[in-house]
Amino acid sequence: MASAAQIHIIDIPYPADRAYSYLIPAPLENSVEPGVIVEVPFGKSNRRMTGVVTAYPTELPDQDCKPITQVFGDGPMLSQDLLELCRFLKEYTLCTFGEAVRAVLPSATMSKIITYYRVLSEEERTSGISVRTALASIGERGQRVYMLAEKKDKFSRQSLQNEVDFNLNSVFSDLVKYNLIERCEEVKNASAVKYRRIIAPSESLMLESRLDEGYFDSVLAKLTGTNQKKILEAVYREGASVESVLYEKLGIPLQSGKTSAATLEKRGLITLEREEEYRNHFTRESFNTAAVTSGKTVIPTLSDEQQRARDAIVSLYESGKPAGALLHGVTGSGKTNVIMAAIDRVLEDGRGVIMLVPEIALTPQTVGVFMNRYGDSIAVIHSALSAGEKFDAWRRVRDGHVKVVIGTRSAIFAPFGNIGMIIIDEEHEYTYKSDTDPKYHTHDIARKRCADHNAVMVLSSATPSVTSYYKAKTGGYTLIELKERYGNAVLPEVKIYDMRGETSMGNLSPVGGLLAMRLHEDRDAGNQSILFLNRRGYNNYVSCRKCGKSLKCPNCSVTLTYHSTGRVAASKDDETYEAQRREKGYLACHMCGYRTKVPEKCPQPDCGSEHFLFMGCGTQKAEDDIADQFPDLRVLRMDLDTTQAKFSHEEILSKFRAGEADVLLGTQMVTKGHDFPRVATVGVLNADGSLMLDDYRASERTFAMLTQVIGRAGRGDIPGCAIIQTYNPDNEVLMMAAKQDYSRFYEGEIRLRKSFCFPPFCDIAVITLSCADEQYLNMAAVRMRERIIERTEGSFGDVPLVLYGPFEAPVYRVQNTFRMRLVMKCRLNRRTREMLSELLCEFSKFTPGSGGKARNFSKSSRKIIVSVDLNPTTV
DNA sequence: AGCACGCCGACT
DNA sequence: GTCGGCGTGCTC
Repeated sequence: MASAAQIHIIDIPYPADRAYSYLIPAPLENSVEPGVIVEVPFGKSNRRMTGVVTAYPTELPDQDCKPITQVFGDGPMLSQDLLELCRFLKEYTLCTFGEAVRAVLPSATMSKIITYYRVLSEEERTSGISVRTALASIGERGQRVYMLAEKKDKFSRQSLQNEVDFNLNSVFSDLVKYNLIERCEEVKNASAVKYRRIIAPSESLMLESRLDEGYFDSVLAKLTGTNQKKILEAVYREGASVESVLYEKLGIPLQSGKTSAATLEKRGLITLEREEEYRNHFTRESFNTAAVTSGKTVIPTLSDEQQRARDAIVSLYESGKPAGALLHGVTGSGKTNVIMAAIDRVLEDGRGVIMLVPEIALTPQTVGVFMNRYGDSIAVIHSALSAGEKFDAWRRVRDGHVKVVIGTRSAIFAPFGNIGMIIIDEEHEYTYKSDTDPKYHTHDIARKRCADHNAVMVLSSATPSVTSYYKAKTGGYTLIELKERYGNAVLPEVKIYDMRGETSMGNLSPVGGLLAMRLHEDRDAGNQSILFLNRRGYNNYVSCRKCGKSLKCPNCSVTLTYHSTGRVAASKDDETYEAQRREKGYLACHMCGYRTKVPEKCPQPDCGSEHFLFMGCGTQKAEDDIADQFPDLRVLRMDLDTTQAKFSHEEILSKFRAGEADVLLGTQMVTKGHDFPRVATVGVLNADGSLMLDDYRASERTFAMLTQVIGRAGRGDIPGCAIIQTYNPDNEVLMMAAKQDYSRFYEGEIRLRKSFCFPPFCDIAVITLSCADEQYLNMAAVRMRERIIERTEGSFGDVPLVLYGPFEAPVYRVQNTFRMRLVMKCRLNRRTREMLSELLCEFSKFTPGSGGKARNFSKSSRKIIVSVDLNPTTV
């Protein structure tokens, strides 16, 4: 009697995403279990699809079931624990089960099925009728499509659809029916596990030769082959080694080596063992930073305050129950040391640790310090690894070779069997929120995993998010504070510098008088400075001198940024300046990547002026201006444009660390977690940028950012100084950041959040609809509002919410797609999610017919894409 | 999503 | 009358 399994299918639209029952044919019974990846036939035409077994065995349903056709891979890819996590992700973020699986598993663990079509040749065709007759019976459109298809080797339905202006649906089924083309499905297998062989002297050989000194030589003398002698001698003297490496060293071709080794093995002189090979995981050599190479494995002693913090975390851990802690410590208070001391305790029990950092490339020394301390038992997981590297790191964790995983947000899914602690470092960073489906918050996943594993979650930050701090204050987490800087370091002196004076005196340089003075003092004293400017490119906008309109991206509703490709020398002469820029630069859209030359004429229909103003200052321009103003300072620039190449972060940072520059100028990247002992002054060139954002979290972000930058100064023995340049010197957030007064900032902020009802006092759900057709989008958005209201007045009367919108998204048009938004203030619980889920299903089949026939919408532009983002972090 | 089914208008 | 286009609905 055959048994059944519950299977979730990958790559299925949201409304169809549920468990399907499949039969298990007897030969596959032993290889099917929950977590296994399988191939199943699906839909009326039995397309081959990839699925995940979520329950097995289960009862046979009444209806007819199709059988599983194949089991992929070797054993389950998802443990029960990770399967449960996928269910959680689906419910929590309103994604499909398959999207959750893709987030949890490295891509290399899943076999893909690629569907394509191809034209059948006369010989391959099985139907009796000839091509000619078949073509004659399928009509003119079918013939046209056949001609197009004939020119191609393989093709997708979509690619042909794009070449003709009529619907291919019926034409395609005819072509298949008449056996003119066929649908092919190719299984692209998951990466095979690589093996290597370890060659070692046999125990008996070693034993005998220990008993009898001449034994080895006599054995060697009996061997005939020179290769055999070479191999045995090397193995005897040097012990075990990787087979292929050994042969290379001895200059023996792989095949003859293997033959010789086989003989040696038969005689019982050596052993050959198969071992899984892991692609170059991070090692001290490959992660070649100053932090690693200079660091000895010295475990720093903890100060009294740090020791108390460590003990507090450890006692939570030792309680054996799930718990959360917020480690709030000023910059430079040695949070990492406290965390590592706590990790040591967890490792004593042999349990796994996940240490999350906001961005691997920016925190090399954290990785370095961990590597020095934990050596080979760590794995580094982040998005810049190749598919193979990710897969291998994942397997090392699953197979128990790793005790500590350090990585970015996706590392939260590390397949540990037993987690003891999860640390989220710099917990306020927005990178912990995923911005693609599933749009999860790393904190929520960490909480869930800690609950499942009886583990402790530690959030760490100098500037905790208001929500996390509120939870700590109200008892959700244990609050642990570090108030002193570690060692000799003291918090830098902070000055707010009013830039209004500079501008009125005609100084257009991005560096004001006070900062200019400090830069030179630092250089003369052999110290260094960091300058922070939160805008890349050269000029952030270019406007017409006549009509005043700025140049916009043709695909998006944002202004274009001017980037220079060569040095633009300062010149008082506007004409020369403008000519230089035309020649040495281009305009770029930071939303879609569109690039163009500066146009000859203003594109406004009734303008056409040939002259433009280049306004606003980005890092590129600041670099040029500083070079003009201070030719004697050596400046390094670090922003998205100078760090495109792999490891270029590393290069810039180590150059600066080695003292090859006086000033490090850059965007966000210069603010995060670096420890440069020689930096005395930190300058914020324009603190106003982020204050203007129209978002309830703007103050929080500004405060965190300024605190981070300020914290870069005075980390060694030199007293530090931070200068914040602004046009709003009276701004409260700036002043509190200058005083490094987190608790006052928090008190003010939480009061505001409460009175205006923002998180943590409510949840926010943002529903975004996007569509290429603007009018159709509008209609759908209005309908969405109606359907929400209908529900809250009817079946979801128990769901309290305040609905805003629809209104245009902050960037209304991106890549020629328009986007409308609705915002809900609500309580995110099961019922609210249920309602959102219903809306997603309803709108996934939203078509013009259901909205009214007032307008004929073009076919391709009709599709409405709905996405729901729960408590988003970015606008 | 992707595919088949089935209902309507334009044609022999 | 029939063909073929396009909307509708289901997927174990």
